[in-house]
Amino acid sequence: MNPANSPDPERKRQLKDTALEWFARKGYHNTKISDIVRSAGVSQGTFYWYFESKEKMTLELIYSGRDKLVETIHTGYRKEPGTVADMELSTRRLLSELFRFAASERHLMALLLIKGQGADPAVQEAVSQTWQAFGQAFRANIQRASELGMLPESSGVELRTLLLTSLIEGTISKWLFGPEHDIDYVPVFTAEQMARATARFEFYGLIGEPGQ
Amino acid sequence: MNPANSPDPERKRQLKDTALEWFARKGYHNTKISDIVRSAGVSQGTFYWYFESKEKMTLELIYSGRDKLVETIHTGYRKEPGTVADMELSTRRLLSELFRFAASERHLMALLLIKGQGADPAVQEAVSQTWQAFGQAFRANIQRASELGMLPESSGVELRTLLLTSLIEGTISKWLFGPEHDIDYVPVFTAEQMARATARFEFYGLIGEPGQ
DNA sequence: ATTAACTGACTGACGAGTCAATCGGGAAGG
DNA sequence: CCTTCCCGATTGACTCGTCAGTCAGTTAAT
Repeated sequence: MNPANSPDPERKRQLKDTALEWFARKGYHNTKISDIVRSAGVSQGTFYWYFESKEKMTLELIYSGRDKLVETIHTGYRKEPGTVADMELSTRRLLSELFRFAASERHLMALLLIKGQGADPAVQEAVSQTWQAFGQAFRANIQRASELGMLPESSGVELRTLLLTSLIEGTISKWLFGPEHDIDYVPVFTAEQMARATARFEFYGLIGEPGQ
Repeated sequence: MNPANSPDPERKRQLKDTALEWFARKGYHNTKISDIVRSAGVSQGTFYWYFESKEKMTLELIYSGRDKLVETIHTGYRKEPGTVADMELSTRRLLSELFRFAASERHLMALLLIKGQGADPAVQEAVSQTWQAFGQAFRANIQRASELGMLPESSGVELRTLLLTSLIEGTISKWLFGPEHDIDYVPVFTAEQMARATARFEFYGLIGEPGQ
């Protein structure tokens, strides 16, 4: 019945994509295997031919998502000591990369940011690990800037990292999904607008820098 | 068996408190009624004498929590037009209030910030509503400051509110529960330290204001 | 005697995971 | 070219544990 005799990994990808959408929409526990396979147009047995269990499949989903996320951050990174303005520009580039990635993977982001909690312990753990990896990347950046004497001494690296990652995670979440975490919410700002505003806020706060 | 003949609402409160702790620890779906009643030292039937269902009880929990949260914000509010420095001070007071409230209600905050997602739709909805009410309060503040011409025009009220509430929600979450959402995490900063650092970041960003 | 408060064994639904049976296409053999 | 066999892929009805919710009965205070 298949026009091209579909080999194998295509089906697997399809099941994963379908599952990710259901998870993003309904959450992990509220998504049944029967939902996934019905959407994908296969039988329940097929799911278990491709995956050992619901949990294992979800872990695959999260691990590959984490890798893509971390890779995006590292891609967006350019170390340029320079001035504060340089740092802001550099950060804006990174954030732009990040926001665009998030928009292109909104189901993944929904799972990681919102719906991953309340799942099985192993899944929760994987989600936590992902955000730790995320925080790591930003801590390194702040550490460097701090050592170069570009930031005042008023608060430590830990505290700054906490503030910064809070800002970024929350911003992605609210930008993509709106105040009520609606998966069908349509963002009102572009990734570039968000990157610019967020970088500006990160460095200068609500007041903004005097010039410009 | 009870030393003082407990009337009624004491037991109810006890069940709610026990449930809240379980929810904060394990999440909604991973907490069984049997867990709650075992911890509380009563039988399963008793639970259903006090509450109509697991979901209804959780809604009670969240609604009363939302009310307390919103009340805390309004208590902390003092409208003082004045200068930017006045605004920062005012914000610091509000945040101080808020952080102290969060610390005193960490189980509630865990449910609202982390574990509430992935629960039944009605529970999710209640959690969302809570954060909308939260955002509302801050939007009003920014609106006022904006109209008084205290903030530059660089970004709109919506965007600023998004950035600010992201910062605050995330900060509370990471401060109370650490990077991996550990309910037993012990905060390393005091509420006052957090309020000061957060208010400072809110107004001046990572760079900090020139003076001080 | 009445009733609020409580008990705990039971039920019924639900949903993850299983498994014996089937399908289809390609290689082997005649 | 047809038949046979094999095996990866697929099916869906079934099992089986789990857990929210029930209920007939007990306790103790007024």
